[in-house]
Amino acid sequence: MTEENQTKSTSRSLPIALLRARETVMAPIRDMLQDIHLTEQKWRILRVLHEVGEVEQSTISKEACLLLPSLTRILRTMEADGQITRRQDAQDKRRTQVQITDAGRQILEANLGTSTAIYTSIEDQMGREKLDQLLDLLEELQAVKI
Amino acid sequence: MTEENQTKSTSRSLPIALLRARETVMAPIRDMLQDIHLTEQKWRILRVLHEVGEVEQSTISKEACLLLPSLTRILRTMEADGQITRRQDAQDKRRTQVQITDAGRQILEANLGTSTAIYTSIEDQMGREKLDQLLDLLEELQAVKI
DNA sequence: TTTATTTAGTAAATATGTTTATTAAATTGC
DNA sequence: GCAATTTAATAAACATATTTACTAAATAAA
Repeated sequence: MTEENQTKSTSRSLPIALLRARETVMAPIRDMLQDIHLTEQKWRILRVLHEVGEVEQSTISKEACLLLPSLTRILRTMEADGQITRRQDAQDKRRTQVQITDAGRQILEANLGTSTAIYTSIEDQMGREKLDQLLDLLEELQAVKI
Repeated sequence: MTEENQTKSTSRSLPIALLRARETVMAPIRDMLQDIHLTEQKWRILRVLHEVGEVEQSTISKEACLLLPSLTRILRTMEADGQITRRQDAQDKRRTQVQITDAGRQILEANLGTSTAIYTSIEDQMGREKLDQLLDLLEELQAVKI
């Protein structure tokens, strides 16, 4: 016992556990996204835009967990690809309002089924209660002030 | 109700919830790491090496959730900075055995206290039971086959 | 007002992420 | 024993992440 490692095992390290769990869930979703030539980040952006409607970039940044500099570049290509539109806010000219296009919505809706199926598969294996419990705990963790 | 959005709210999307929760936990750790000029990835590598001793790169890749090509580059700079050593495996010459150095261990040990304090702060706010429950659920999720 | 500060977004530089291809060594099948 | 396959690691190319710096617009302070 004298040589015992005093560090918390990485499997009980919260950041690493969150990362590993996410890798498990994302692996099949990444497969799906690769088929439709969409990155994980662009998928998150489409989902957020679909959910909240027209919003400024800072809001997307918070909701999709992307820093603004990354978002600037990604939105530039998404606009060129016709998945989103951008317009300057009339009231506050610093702001840029972003909206999903019909084409963007089509991509999203064409693939939500696959996304749901993956979730259902996880639900089948872990059980709905545990999964709900996990989501509750994650929401609670997000709200913690450190 | 006719215009209701049928998509699962992103706050109940498992991948996004995992990402947001991780951002919450990582924010203060990133502050700590910035002070010691260490990236999040290098910190994970040091923790894994400290935990498992001398290992080959593929193992680090799995444990620290880093793809091998990223790992190759990161270990190159960590070796140059004297935080790790690498040597070819005598039995299997394809393998590279990696080990943490005393300097690497010092960096780790000098900062584990801060890392622990952050964890304790989360524990205080969420409660130990809930946090243990969360870690259990995350471990279970990692084991799911999709 | 005029200045100082804050906020939204972009630019640039460097590090890492991700995919595909490649090399070298080990293993398998025959 | 040898060809085919698999495995460990690296290389290269491009996308994203992260930090710092910057611009322009809005707001606060004086």
